[in-house]
Order: sequence, then structure tokens, then C-alpha cells
Amino acid sequence: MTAPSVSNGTTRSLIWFRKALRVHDNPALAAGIARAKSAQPVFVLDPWFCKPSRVGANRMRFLLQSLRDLDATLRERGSSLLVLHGEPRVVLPRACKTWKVDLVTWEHDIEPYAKMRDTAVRGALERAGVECASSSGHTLYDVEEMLAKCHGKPPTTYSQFLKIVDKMGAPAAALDAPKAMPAPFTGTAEETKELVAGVADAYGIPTLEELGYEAMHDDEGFQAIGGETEGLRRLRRQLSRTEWVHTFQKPDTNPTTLFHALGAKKPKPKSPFEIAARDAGSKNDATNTAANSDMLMTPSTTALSPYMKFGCVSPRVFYHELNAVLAKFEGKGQPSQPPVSLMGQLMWREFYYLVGAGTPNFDKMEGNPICRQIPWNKDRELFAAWENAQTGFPWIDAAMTQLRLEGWIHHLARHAVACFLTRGDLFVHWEWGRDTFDRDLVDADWALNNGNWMWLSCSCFFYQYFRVYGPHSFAKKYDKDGAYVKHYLPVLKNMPAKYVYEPWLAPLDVQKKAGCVVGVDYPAPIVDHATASKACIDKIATAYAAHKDATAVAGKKRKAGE
DNA sequence: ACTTTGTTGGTGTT
DNA sequence: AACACCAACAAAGT
Repeated sequence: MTAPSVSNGTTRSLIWFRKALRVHDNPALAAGIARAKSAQPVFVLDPWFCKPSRVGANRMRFLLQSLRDLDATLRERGSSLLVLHGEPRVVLPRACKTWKVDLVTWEHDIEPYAKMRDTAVRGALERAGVECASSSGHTLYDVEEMLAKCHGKPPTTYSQFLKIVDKMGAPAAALDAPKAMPAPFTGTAEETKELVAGVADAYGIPTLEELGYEAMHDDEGFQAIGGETEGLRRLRRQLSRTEWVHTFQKPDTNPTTLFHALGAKKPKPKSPFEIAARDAGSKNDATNTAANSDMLMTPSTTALSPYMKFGCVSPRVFYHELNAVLAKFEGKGQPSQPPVSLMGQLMWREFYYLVGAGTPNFDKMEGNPICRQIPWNKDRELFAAWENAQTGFPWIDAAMTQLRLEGWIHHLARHAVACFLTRGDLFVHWEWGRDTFDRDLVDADWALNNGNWMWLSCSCFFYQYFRVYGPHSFAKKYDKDGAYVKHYLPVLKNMPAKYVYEPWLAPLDVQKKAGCVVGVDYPAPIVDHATASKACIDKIATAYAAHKDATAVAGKKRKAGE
């Protein structure tokens, strides 16, 4: 597709970046500059989300890095990013008045807060005579078009969803990045200073500390650098592993792959994501043995999710470049297929966006028509033990520690801790766990997060509640020696492999010798797994039976009414 | 009414 | 590594 270019237009446009922190394949950006004489890209740091209780430090750091990268990329094109601070419904109309803006463009967003915010902003701007234009870009397809294809009622199974995808045809081609930008119109106005007040940076990009976060050191937390530049680099490096791309099967990937503690021989890797790129050609990783220690260096997944969440990488670019790689393999054996293939992963994202957009109260149990009504408890003590990595189950606590420290855990680790909190052991409400993930994950994405929590709690999409992840057995098949657990829970580092996943079974003298006495140095398990999971299964069975009765009654009523 | 399918369970046997 | 068995779900297709 041809690149949008600087035109001889007359419009003063404001391009409002929210997600889509990129210049490539950005329809809102293209619309903003199409007939512009001048254009100003802006991002609004909204106090609604700019706080540690809503967005954890890892994700906030990633966002700020992405903004700096976007600013640099825009500067290369003769523009720059201005970051405004305040409520969008207040700040944007004020900015438009100050700079006599004619047109504001942005990308559609389906999240409830975003929808409310955008409606308010649009109302205020249109009342002031400013034209508003929004376009689709965060998903492969326009969500509204997909909703039309399923008559407003999204499927709750992946196979039905693929039929919708089939009807949609291939996603549109990606737009190129503009080679040059219209002149920005801030920086000359004194008012700019007022709008970015309180921030040292003249263009308003704050530091973590300025936002009230504790400073993070370079070797802490999520290490992948946010932004379009790095996102595209990582996408292409991943796609260059053609054999791996061809055979990728998500369920075969390893949630305990250790990226940090690989011993003195190899340089200490900075993060899962630093390693992601490092090795081309290795297959899905297997178990933790010396023979395949190189595979250990390979994260099992692409680690691109944070870049997708913020729109640093366009899903359509991902799709088309992935397709190009797959095309080269035609005739060289069956490639993996959705739902487990890489393309399948992209489609899961699309699936959850569709269901999330088309389901009322998608992020709640009550009032959510696709969500099973289950009498979850709201036990603060159990929940706190889970969230603070104090359950006494090393695999669960290690994963929760990695989440807290790094803002990222493998998909299957997310399964394990989500199952444990909800239907597997603690029977705590999935909405509580959802909130923790929403705050702490670098890649937290409303539609995907809520969808996955419903999946794991057997509230929707998945219903085999008797299949429970063992909190002391699941990780063992990937990591027999417990290297992952020992890395994140150093208190267990001298525990013999035999007891790493179940330290309470170790004889007291073994615990003492390892320097880890259960109940003193490390918590005793908060529940007996066998008893707890049985109780959970019973409760869900009861709830399911009630649901069945209710649907049967509703069906009869409907019949009688006709 | 019945069968098949469903991204990613655990345990035990060969 | 592959398979049966556990106990048995929902949704879609026949």
C-alpha cells in the first residue's frame, strides 16, 4: 500500500495516540495527516491509569519507553510527540482550543473505560466544532465488521470463531509508515508549558519517579525495551527462525524455562526477552537437561505480547509477515495449524477482542450472559497468600514472584496460578485474580485477560473442571530439578530435588540441613490440595447442575410461550 | 438421542 | 514417548 505522505492540505490535526504506539500501519495517523497543513501527535497520561495501583511499574516503564521511541521516530520525520497530563475529556478540548485544531483522529478501542472516555471526548470536541475521526487498527479485522458477521452474538468457541474469520477473508494490507510528517504546531505556543506542567521534559514524557513510582534499576524487572523500533526488530528476529515458526505448537512450550540462573559459564541473560532473539533455529524447548541447555536459553514463546498490547507492532504486519514465512514452507511438510500454531495465537487475540466487544459485562461474573454463575468466595486471606507468593506451594509462589518482579510469566504458568486461585484449590473469585494480572502484567490486555480468567475458572469457553493443574506436580514434568523454583524462591535453593515442589514432605533434618524449615523459613501449604480440589470440583458441579436446570426451565418457558 | 470435538491434567503402565 | 484410565464437562454436528 502506498505511504501516506505530506499533502498540501489545510487542516490542523491532532493525532491522539493511545494504543498503536507506532508509525507503521497506523490508520489514525494516516487519517490525521492526509489533509493536514500541520499535525500534532499527542498522548495523554490519564490520572485514571497513571498510578501503581492500576498499572504496575513494569508496564508503566514499558509505556514510557514506548512513548520515547515514538517521539524519536516522529522526530526523524520532522514531528514530535507531546505528552499531555490530565483527564482526556478536559485536556484535549483545551488543547484543541489553544491550537485551533480542526480535526482529531484516534484508533477505536473496545475497553469499557476507553469507550466511556472516547464518547465523552468526542462529545466535548464536537460541541466545540472540532471534527473527530476514529478508525480500526488494534485488531486484524474491524471488530464492528466481525460483530455484523455474527449478527451481534459472538461465538464462544474457537472453531466457530474461525468460521467468522473465514467469512472475513484476508486482513487488509498494512499501511507503510509516513516518510515525512506535517509540521507540528506546539513548541511555539506558551500554553504548551502549562499543559505539560510538573514534568522536567519539555515535551511532557515523565520519568517513573515523576509519576510516583519507585525508581527501577536497569537490571530489575521486565527488561525488554518498549517501543515500535524494538518490537519490529523482535518480530522479525522471531520470524527469521523459520523452522521454529513452521512447527510452533503453543501447548508444547515450557513454562519453567529459566532465563536468569544459568550458572557462571554463560553471561547472565537480561530477561526472557533478551534471549528470545538470540537463537535462530532451535525447536520448541523440551525438558531441563544438560544436553539441551541451549534450548533452555530459548523462551518457548515469541514474547511479543507487550508490543501487541501497546500496539508497538501492528497485528496486520505480524499476520502478513508470518504468512510470507509460512508460504516458503509449502511442500516441506505440514506446518502446525490453529489453534496451536503461531497464526492460531494471533487469532486467539482476535477471538477475545470479538467476544469482549460483543458481550455485556464481559469483565464481570454478574450480568455477564456467557459467564457461569459460581459462588466463588472472597476470602481476603487466601487471596493475599496467593498474590504475595505465600501459598506454601513453591511452583505457585515462584510464578507469582516472577510476575511481581518481572511483570511476565509464561502462559502455562498463568494457567497454573489462575487454576490454583479459582477452581483448583482456593475457590477465590476470578475477578480478584484478574485484577492482579491487570495491574502486574506488562502485556495486560483487557479482552485477553478477562477471557483467559473465565477460561481457567471454567466460567466460559472451557468447562472440564475436573482437569485440575497439580500445584506440586505440573511443573515437575518440565523442570525435574526445580531450577525455576529455586531461582525465584532462593530460600529453597538447597532443598533436595526430591522435595523442591513439596518441601513439607521433607524430613525435618533435611529441611534443617537445607536451611528451609517449613512454617519458619517458608510457609506451610495453605490448603491440602487433594481435599481442596475435591471440594472445588463438587461446588462447580453443583453450580453447573443449577445452570442446566435453569436453561432447561428457560427452554420450556420459551416453548410454552410460543 | 447419540457421537465427536475441544490449544495446554494427573496417574500409572508399557 | 505413547497409551489407557480417571470421571464426565459443553457445544456442535449427526
